[in-house]
Amino acid sequence: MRHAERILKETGIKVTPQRSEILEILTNTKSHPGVESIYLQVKEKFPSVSLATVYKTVELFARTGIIQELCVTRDVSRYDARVEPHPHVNCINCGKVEDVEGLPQDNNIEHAERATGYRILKEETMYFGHCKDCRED
Amino acid sequence: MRHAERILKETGIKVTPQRSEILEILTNTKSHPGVESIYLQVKEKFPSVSLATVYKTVELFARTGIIQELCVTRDVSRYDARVEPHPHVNCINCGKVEDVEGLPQDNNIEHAERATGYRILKEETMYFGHCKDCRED
DNA sequence: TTCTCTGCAAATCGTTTGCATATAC
DNA sequence: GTATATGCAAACGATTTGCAGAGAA
Repeated sequence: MRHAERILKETGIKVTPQRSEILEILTNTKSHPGVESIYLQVKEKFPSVSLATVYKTVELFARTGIIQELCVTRDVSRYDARVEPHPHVNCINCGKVEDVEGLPQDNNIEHAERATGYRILKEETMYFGHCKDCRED
Repeated sequence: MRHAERILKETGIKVTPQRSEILEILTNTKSHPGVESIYLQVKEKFPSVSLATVYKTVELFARTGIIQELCVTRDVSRYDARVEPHPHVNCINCGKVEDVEGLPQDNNIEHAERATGYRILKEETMYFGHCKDCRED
């Protein structure tokens, strides 16, 4: 049984081939793909898959916490199967999203809770700039 | 001359009543409003203002750096006239966005640049949780 | 068998665009 | 006077929804 399938079972989500495939794709990439990109990849194995299914699936996965949704720009959401908190970088030229390795998300949640009165559940840090390929210096 | 008008002149942006009003609104609020909310407020003084003008204006302001765009959820962008880096909290129940006071944005830009090879221009940290009114504990 | 998921197409909604008119400088 | 901004309506594109048929348990 595939890794993804086991996670779905453990989470109590009904297993379907499309769901396994989507989770498998997200688990095996570091590219933080958006829905369109996931859709195109699923399509290679399941040519009749619909965009709506991909939308419903990533929404379900994000809601149950097995993936996280990253809000990068207003036009597209990106998804990440690495759910432990970690910062990201986004290239404002080519749109790429990558993990920042070796930089623990600074844990200021308690401080932020005290300062705001919120009950805080998660933190997300995004760095914006130009990637190696898009830098001009 | 109003505060907003002076900033527009200094930035080299042509001054119009709508632009002054929009910048004035953003300068005088801590609510990090979205376009729809700004539009409704401008409409009180300029009933014939159009949504398109508000969109064009906040895009211009963000591009020239006199305001910043916050990516909170996939559905709406929010705008902030406080442009120096500072973290935000978002209530995942009511959607409110607030500043986190007294918590300097931890400056890991150099580290992130080294770890990723990016030339980083800005950093944004968002905490997600439930605000005072939406907490249930 | 029963309940849920999938795929399709249409609907939605935030945002953008083209263009004629009005306005800032 | 000239270049640019406004307001309108139509276009766009990502996402959501409703529903009939298919598939998982």
